[in-house]
Formats: sequence, structure tokens, C-alpha cells
Amino acid sequence: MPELPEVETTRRGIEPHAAGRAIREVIVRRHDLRQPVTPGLDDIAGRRITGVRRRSKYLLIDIDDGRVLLVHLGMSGSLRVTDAAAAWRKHDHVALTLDSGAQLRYHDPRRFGLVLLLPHGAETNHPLLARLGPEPLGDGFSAATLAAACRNRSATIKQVIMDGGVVVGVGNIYASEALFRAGIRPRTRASRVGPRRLARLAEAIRAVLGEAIGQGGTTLRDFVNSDGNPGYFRQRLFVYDRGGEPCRVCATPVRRAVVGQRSTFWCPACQKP
DNA sequence: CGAACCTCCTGCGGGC
DNA sequence: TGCCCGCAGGAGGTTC
Repeated sequence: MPELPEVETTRRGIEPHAAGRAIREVIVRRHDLRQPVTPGLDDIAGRRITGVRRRSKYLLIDIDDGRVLLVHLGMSGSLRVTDAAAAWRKHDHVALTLDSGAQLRYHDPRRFGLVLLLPHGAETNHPLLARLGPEPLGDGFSAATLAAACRNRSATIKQVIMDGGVVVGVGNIYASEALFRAGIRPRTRASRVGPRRLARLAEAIRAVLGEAIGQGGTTLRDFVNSDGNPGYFRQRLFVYDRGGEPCRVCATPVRRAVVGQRSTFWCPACQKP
């Protein structure tokens, strides 16, 4: 479900409620997520949250003793700010009660997500984070780094931009959208996309992610932000989930195929091999 | 090393 | 209405 814009939307929603707050209570109702919730998580009760950061699709909740609470939303997760007295919903697995009376609730039906407490200083070399590529909206990602990643790769261009070692945060929706904006068909081999088109693609990735953050992310089915509201970028999608519908630029029917095990959408007229 | 395939889990929509 | 099937926004693991 959540890609980078949805995670960033969540971060922006959580941060004002969480930063500076003390954690009054930690509640773990289910620990069997993709990895078990760190045993002894309630050890952070009484500590204070100093900030909420994001790296790739991970949320990093900083604790005042230097530890970091790492949260990943997987395919179906959300992190919401509720009143501590609010009724529990099915699949609310972890909650932090804050000294404001609010509660951060982690909700994840499919349990593909993570809630892990990392020791002080362990964040940069943690296996989940250590090998991540550059942030798409940061300085580390450019036409040059994308071109270097595409050189001698036989994989499709779509698979390369979804490879977190190349650039993080580009998931299945925004991969199709960025390729549409760059005019490149998703099944084109990465090594066959020229430098000018790669430059266009790098810019398209930045643009689509930036705009999606501005709209509070994309809700296809069940993404909700920290207030429980959907994101509005879906109406700006050009191709994703629009198979058979007219291209919003040229009216040619949008095509769908499975590329790298994932549904993929493109306009056969606007996008070239 | 890269690429293809499989897996975790629950819910929902479509077809019959 | 109800049941079965396929599919879903992520990403780590296995195999060749």
C-alpha cells in the first residue's frame, strides 16, 4: 500500500503530535508481524519522543535515549493519531499512549509491516537500512546515478527504478506513473534507455513523488493518513489502475501487463520502447 | 553477481 | 445471498 509519498504523509501527520511527547504506555496486542515486534518494547515507556524521520519507506521515531523505533507499513499498514480512549479496531496491533492523551496506533491487516526498536547507533548499519540507495528527493539521486545503475542491466527499466538499491521509495504505483511521464515503456531493457531519457525519468520520479506528497498520497483501497483520511493523488494518476481506459493525454486505451510479478500500466502511444 | 520466482497475510470485488 | 478465485500499494529469501 504505502509508497514513499504515503509514508511521508504519515510522518508529517504524526510528527506534530509525537515530537516532544513522553510515552506513557506501550501496548502490543499482536507481535507476529513480518518480524516479531521487539520483545520488551514497553521499555520505552517513560521516555520521550524527540522527532519522527523517514528513510525510504521506513518511519524512524527517535527516542530521547538514542534508540530508534523503526516502523514499516508494509502493504496494508497505517499509523494514526487517535484518542487513547478510542475503540480498538481489528488489526490495531501496537499503540503508544502519549502524555497528551493521544495514542499512536499501528494498524496492519496483512501484517507485512514491522515495529522494531533499534539500539542506539544501530540505525545506519542495520541490515534493513544499510543497503538502501539514495532518497529520490535528495541530492544523492540524479540522472548520473540512474544511468550508472542502468548500465549493463538486462532487467526492465521498471524493475530497476523499483530496486531500492538504485533509488528508494518508488513502488508499483509511482513506477508506472514516472515511466508514463518520461515516455518510456516499462518493459524496455534498462541498458537500452539513453542518457537523455534517463535524465527525464529521474526528473519524472522526483516530480511525481513530490506532487503525490503534496496531495497527501494515493488511496487506491485503504491507505489512510494519520488522521484517518485518504490521500487525493489518485485523481492525478495517468495510468495506474486504468487498464482499458483512455489515456488522459491521447485517449489511446491504457494497457496492463505483469512485469516482474507486478501489475504494470502504460500508454502504448505516449510511451516508446 | 543478477534475474526469476516464491513467500508471508487478510480483505475485497467480481463471477457464477 | 454465498462461495470461490484472483488480486492487492512491499520486500526478503531461494534457486539457478
